[in-house]
Amino acid sequence: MLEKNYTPKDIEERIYQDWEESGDFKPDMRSSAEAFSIVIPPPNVTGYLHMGHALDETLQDILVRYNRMCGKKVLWQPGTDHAGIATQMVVEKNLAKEGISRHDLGREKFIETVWKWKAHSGGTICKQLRRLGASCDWSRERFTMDEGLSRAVLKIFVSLYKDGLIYKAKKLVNWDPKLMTAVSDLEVLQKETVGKMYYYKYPIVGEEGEFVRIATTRPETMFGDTAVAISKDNEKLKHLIGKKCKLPLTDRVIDIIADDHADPEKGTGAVKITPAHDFNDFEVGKRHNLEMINILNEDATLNENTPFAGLSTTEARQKTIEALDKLGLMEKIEDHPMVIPYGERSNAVIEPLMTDQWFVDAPKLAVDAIKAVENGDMQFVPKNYEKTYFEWMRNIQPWCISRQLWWGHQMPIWYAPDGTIFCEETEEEAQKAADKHFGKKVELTRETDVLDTWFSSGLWAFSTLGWPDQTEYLKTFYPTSVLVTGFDIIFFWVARMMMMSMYMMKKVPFKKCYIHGLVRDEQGRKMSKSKNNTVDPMETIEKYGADALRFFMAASETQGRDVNISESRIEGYRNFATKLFNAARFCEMNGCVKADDFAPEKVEAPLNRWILTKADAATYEITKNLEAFRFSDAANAVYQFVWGTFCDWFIELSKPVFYGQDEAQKAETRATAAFVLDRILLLLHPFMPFITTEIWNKTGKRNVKLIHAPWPKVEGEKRQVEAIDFAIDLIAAIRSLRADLNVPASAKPRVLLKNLKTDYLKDTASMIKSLARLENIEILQDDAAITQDMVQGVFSGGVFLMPLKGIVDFEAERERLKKELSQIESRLQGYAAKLSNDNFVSRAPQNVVEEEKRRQAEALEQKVKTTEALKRIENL
RNA sequence: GGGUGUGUAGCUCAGGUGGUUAGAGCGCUACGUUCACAUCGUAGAGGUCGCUGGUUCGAGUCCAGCCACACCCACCA
Repeated sequence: MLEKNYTPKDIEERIYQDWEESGDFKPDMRSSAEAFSIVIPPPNVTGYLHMGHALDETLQDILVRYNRMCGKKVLWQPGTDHAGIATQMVVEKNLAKEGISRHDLGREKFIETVWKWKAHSGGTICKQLRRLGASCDWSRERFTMDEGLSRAVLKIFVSLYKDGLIYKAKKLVNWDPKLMTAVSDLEVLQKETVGKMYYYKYPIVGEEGEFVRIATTRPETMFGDTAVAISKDNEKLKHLIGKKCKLPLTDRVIDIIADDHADPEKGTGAVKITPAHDFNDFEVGKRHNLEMINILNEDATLNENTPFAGLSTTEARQKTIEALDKLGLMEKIEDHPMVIPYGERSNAVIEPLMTDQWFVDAPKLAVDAIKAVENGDMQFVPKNYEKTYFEWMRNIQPWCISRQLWWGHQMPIWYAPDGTIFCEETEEEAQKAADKHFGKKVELTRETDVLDTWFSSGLWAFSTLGWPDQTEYLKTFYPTSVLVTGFDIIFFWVARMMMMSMYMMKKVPFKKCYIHGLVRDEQGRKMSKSKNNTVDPMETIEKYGADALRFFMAASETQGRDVNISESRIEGYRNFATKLFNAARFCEMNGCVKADDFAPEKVEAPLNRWILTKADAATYEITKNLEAFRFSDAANAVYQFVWGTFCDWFIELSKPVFYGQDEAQKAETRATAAFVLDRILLLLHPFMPFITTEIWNKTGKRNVKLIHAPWPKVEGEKRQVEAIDFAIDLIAAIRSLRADLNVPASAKPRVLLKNLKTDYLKDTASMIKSLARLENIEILQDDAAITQDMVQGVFSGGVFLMPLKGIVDFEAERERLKKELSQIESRLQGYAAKLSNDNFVSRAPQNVVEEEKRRQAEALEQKVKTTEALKRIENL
């Protein structure tokens, strides 16, 4: 028995618990069925569910549940990410509240504290995923820092190192002075600002009064200048090439060199070269073998290579300008639009800094990763994202993987006292290798850097399945079937997974990659805490239920586009759930219980045959769209079938049957209703798993749980459905006419059908009478019976007449008919224009022409009828 | 500078291969206490499909140009 009211919260929590406790999310490993697998994009272990997750996980759960019902062996592999920088920052912030820094604690104690924090807050997001209904196999939950995954990290690191694909280099890297670590290119955000361009000059050595003029946005870096560059094509300035200039405020003299990096059109045409603090200058420096002078400390204050040691860059900039001005070398300062790099996590200004770092040879790894997409082993959905992927992969730079953090996978690198590097999976092995190398016992020290978080996430598709062990799960579920993620993560994660997997497994990590957009606010703006326009999915679920939120996500997901969150739409889908719930109650109250021996093909009543046909059409539509990842089309098809077809028409049309006397027909209709309701529960389950399960469990005995029930296969049989479509069209036409003429709801007029070409009325008269609120409906036997007060309406099956004397205002009816006539007239003009066009008639396909002629004939007929009707009531 | 998208009803958006009178939800208007549901029902109003050309018998759909807007990548001394 269903409850009187639909209360999502009670239903959803209870049902999820049952699924998880019963092991319903676990694949049946004994089955020989085809495998289907998804690895979850691991959320930050200490994070909270946001709408982006809600979208991502909903889509995955729909695919997982659909494929599970299709009988496949399904694994949805869950887990979380240690999120190096993000997590370390949170913990450091907490410590700061107590006035402690991580350095006070020391590395070991600090890491202990992070683990404690993880234990404390780490379960939240997984609980939230459960609340959403995600049917992951939680018994297999993994964490990027757990023992197994760490082993995978070590193994692949050593392998890459020994293959020469990981190397150490002193290079200019993006340095985050707040976090005091290197970060990758992807972790740097370029922000537009209006800065200043400073113009000043360096005196030429040996030529009194001669200068080379410089333009720069960062005058304080001049202490790191080791040359000035001018293009050899710069007619105005090329005479300076080869000369030397004095670097003011220092005792250094630097060369003026020829380099095409200096664009004659830009700035002054002469560029100060600071190889240790600018990526372009670094390249110039390499070309000309320039000295690289580092002028910054790790916290971005100036160092002792400058006169302003200890000052911040902004303070030093001011001092530098003042000092240059005093020397009479400043020329001017102009406003200048520019882009400044910021750390995506710390929001600190990123400084290019010369440091020792570790790199992955991404350009080499990209080769196979590109090939796998080119040859279709991995397909993006929608396809156009492969362009983004190729674009990036073909221009990929070495990937800086070392981070000067404490929270993360410490690199398996050991140094001998003389600096020789040993890379092994364990300290013992490294020691052994070192001892062998030196022929004696040496003391090793371990590299303190940890790996970029995305290094371990890059292994996620196979490390979670047990690799490096050749587990049953790895064999069964790798490569995974599809990865579902946002476009913002293609470079960070999708590309890295492709590279790591192709390198280690020689197979793609997933056969398809479904890319969705961002979740935005109702007006399409990006959600952010500062704009205060974020919507908390947990609050939404609390208010409307997880089913409503899920359905919203599915219905809004059109390939490639962003999703705008809309409370009114979510509310609408909650209403949809309520509607279904009440429809189920209607069935229940009318004794519609599932009959095991029900055979759809033996059904006789036109209404029942009709709804079965519609159910098959909907099944086909939904299945087709799910297979093609067309989530919104699938969701809309099920919505339309449930509300627009089953509730609005089938249930309404079944009422005269249930309230009537024909017991045989009642029995058949009950069985049909139960069958179709079951079909609805099956089709809707991937989208709304909770309410469908609740109804499934409480309406009749079942020999299978809904979550494992077989997805309906559509048979080809075409049933006769025209009689019901005829009735629906007629009912709608009568209702429309009644509304136009203000026929009171209580009035029960008669209806006469004219020129009826079919005998559909025999089966449908009682339902038409009931739904159109008529006293009677019959076929007009003789035109002589037409009275003046008969108002005429048209519908697809012909013409009907309704005597309305004393009920309506005939002036309104005359107006209506005139309007209708003019509409018919304009349609006729359209048809005539087309059909009199020789080009159309001769070139358009025959069936299109025929169809046009048919419509013309139909409209002509309507014109005649309508004119007659108007004439008839002319004087009333 | 390179790339990718978007512009359709008051709002948010659907409209795989060109072909009925361009759709949905919300909102709006009128009516409705029919015993599944007012978290509902019935009916309705509302659109020069960004602009201009082109291809075609036929263009929201294909092509070109333009105008807006969004995002991504690179760079700007």
